[in-house]
Amino acid sequence: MSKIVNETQQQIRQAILDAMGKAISEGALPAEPICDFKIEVPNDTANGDFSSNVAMMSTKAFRMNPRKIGETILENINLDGTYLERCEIAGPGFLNFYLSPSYYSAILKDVRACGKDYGRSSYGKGKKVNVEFVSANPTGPMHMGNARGGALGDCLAAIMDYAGYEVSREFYINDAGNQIEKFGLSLDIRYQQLYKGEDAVELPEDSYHGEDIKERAKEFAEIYGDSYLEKSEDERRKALIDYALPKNIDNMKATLSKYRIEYDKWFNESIVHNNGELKDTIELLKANGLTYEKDGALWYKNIEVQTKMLLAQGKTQDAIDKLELKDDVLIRANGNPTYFAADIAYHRNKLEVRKFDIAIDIWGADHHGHVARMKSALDAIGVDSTRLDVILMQLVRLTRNGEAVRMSKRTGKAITLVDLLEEIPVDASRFLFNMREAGSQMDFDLDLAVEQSSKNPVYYCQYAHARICSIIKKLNADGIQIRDCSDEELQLLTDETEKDIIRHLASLTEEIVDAVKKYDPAKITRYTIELATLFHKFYNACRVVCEDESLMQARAYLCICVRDTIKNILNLLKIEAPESM
RNA sequence: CCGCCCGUAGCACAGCAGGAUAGUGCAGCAGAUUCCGAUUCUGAAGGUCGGGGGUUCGAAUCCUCUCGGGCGGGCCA
Repeated sequence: MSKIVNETQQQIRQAILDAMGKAISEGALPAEPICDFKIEVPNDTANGDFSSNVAMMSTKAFRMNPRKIGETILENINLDGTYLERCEIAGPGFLNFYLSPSYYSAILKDVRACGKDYGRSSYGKGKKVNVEFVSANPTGPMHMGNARGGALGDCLAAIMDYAGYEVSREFYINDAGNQIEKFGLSLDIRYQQLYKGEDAVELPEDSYHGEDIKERAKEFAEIYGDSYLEKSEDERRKALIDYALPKNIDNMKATLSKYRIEYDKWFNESIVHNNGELKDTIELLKANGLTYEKDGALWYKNIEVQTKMLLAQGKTQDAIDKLELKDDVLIRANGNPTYFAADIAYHRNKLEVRKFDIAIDIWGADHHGHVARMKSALDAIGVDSTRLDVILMQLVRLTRNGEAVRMSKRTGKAITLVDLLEEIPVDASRFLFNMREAGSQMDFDLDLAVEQSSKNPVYYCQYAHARICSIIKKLNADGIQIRDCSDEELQLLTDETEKDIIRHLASLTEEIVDAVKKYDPAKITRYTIELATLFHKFYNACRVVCEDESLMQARAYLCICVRDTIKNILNLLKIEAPESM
């Protein structure tokens, strides 16, 4: 919370407590313990700048009606020396507090004093957090879900950094296991088809049918010719994978970089396969007696562990039975570990080996079935599963000309992230994909998204910024020296539109913390739109250039606060804040 | 069948550790520029918060049942 806002809330709380204490000692209120109460910002400023529900909360303890309690507090309250001007009682018994002019000037001074750091806080207390997002399969191109996940993850990481966490962005590369074999097989067949014709060798239904596979095979053929047709299948597939996989990964890096996403760490799944951590993890499960063998495979006792967790959460055995929990395979009958096994080892690596305090994964909602068993497995190896938070993101549905566009990696006809970035400016993509909370389904209208018009909220925000820059330029051009302002001068900003802006500026820090708590960067894009709206309203209601020199300076001061805040937030989200457009 | 997510104005969405008259944008209607950027602003209109029950001073918000949409329940990832 901003320093000033925090101070103000504490002043209110203290004033209420003092008033109640006084009333109790004078016998106006019964000598009962004072119960917990809230201080919040009402939706409608007609109900004050801050309000408290203390009177309603106290009805039971005091056995008095809330209105009477409120009046008693009001009679005893003293607001001298605070940022509050007055207090009123309203409705069922709300105590509504009104800010004094000193509050408004203090907020503006604080915005300027903090500069680029305005909005930062130490809420996260320097905790190490790992945000893993996108983590697309390197076997094919990235799709629109990755576009949303990328914008969401990167911006979440950014606001967490702002809220005082030590953030690391991570991409998990699935470079091992089944899908890599399938990748090799698909490449192999495309390669053979180049020489033998499409009908000679058939591509199985469940392999990768994308155009990119054909391309990689073709590129490979351009380098090595048909020489690998002679070689063994294993050797040929390995060579194809060794060529195509790094190429795909490089492409992903380049594309994400264009999307302004830079990872701190690209983590290869193969690492835990090769460095013994996967084996250690399985040994740990074995040692804890949570595995068994069946049908030649090694199984994890998910039912047992998860039942224990659910019972601890207060679920009944009946309810748990209805879930029809299942055990999961760790090592297949063919000796290969499953994705699940590797994933346990990977999360153990994040939380135990690399000692992150919190791991956040952003997954498509279609993976939600994986969450419970992942957490159960972490508990099973002695890692507190509450340190893992999974954000399930509803998949994006594309529409074009009002019709849904299918996005399947298999058909090879999906609109890729590369396509998207060619069509839509990065600023707009990053902003638009952060307009909705992760959990809500999202229709992405390609026609509208491609449209570079004022309908696009990002332009609306950027325009507000450019407009302010233009005003400042105009003042300078007129030979007006913008200077610092005294508190008294800033207190000339009494228009409702001016006060609205200042109150909104005051809420930034809390807004960011709230967005972090809810893992919802969309709150910040909405905050920015609101700030731009409030500025445009002010612009239409008040003129910066005016007769009163002090008022003009105060308004210029306000403009600079808004300009800098918009720029800070946009830059935080890695979106440009142009000075003209 | 079981589970998770979603259902708020014509459309897209906020609001959800209970609070005051349910908000914002777009579309549509009526207006505003001799003046700092009209990519802007002002106003009116638009609602059984999917539906029924419950909890209480108070429910869009919590519980329960129900209806509709999305997704999942692989020795796939």
